[in-house]
Amino acid sequence: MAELDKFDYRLLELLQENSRLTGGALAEKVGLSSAACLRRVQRLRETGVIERDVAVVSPKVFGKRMMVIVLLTMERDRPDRYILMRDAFAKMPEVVQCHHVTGAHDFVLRIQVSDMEEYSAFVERVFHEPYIKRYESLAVLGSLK
Amino acid sequence: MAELDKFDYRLLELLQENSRLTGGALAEKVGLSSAACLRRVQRLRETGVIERDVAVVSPKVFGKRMMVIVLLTMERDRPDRYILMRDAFAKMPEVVQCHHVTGAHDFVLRIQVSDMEEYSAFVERVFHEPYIKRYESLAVLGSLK
DNA sequence: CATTCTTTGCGAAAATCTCGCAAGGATTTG
DNA sequence: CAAATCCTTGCGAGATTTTCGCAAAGAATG
Repeated sequence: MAELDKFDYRLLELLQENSRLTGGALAEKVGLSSAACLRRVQRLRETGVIERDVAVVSPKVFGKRMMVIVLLTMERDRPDRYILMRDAFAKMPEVVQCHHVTGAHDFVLRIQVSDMEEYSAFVERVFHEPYIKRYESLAVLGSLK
Repeated sequence: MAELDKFDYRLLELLQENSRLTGGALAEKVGLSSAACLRRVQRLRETGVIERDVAVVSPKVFGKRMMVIVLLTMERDRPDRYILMRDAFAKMPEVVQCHHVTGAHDFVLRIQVSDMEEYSAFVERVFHEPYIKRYESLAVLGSLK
């Protein structure tokens, strides 16, 4: 994609907040015509600047009321495990986010479950493996964004 | 909101993946008419089951290529600081996520910046405060989801 | 089994998006 | 510096999508 100008940035900013804004609403806020806005947004999507559009569903409704952040440390002797782990995490519905990080830990996971029982079972199933050296669970009390 | 049935769950599932599916496309996938699907989706939005719709913008294109996870520990003598901190974080564009957690740390932040220089400046500005006892920065090498 | 409440599909009307076109700027080229 | 080229704009028509009223089909209630 070519360069993005200030109009594009403004559009991205707005759509990141609310992707359902209509061409008219965008036009009003950025100072272009509706058609121009929509054309630009279309282009942003085609070129991959906007990767996708998603609905944010309240976790409560889904019954997943408990969130835990896990700091995971693996044994250092098997670096190939990293990719396997990553792929395994990708498939687990409880894992809503997975970051491979530098430093004392290897992964930071964000886990979403119904209750402590479910979390407990998850830990048992996933973390009690020989190549996992240590894991630290941080229960989330509240979140922003 | 009343109870959600299997149609609602299916719709949520689909819209979480792609919120731009049209009524017709939804209809085809869930086996209801276009109007029925749209009515249900409308209701899911009104009742807050769908909290919002957002465009996912490629961080690279946005020039925010660096992601850092920060484990933050505050001094224990001022619990009221928590709320202030939280609100402060909410306003910072670098902070894309903020979780208040139990355990040794108080907050887990996800920070998105352009480069090390910007991160460095952010740390200087935000974390070098007397009520912040310790912070640990984990640079993100790669992520899922 | 009648009543009431809810949800459906249909179809018309409203809103929104897409696209071709001519015009206005910006950039390049000679 | 002007001509040529390229890019983006606003407009407006046409296509697509969403909203909404309505009658009917299902469920739930008593």
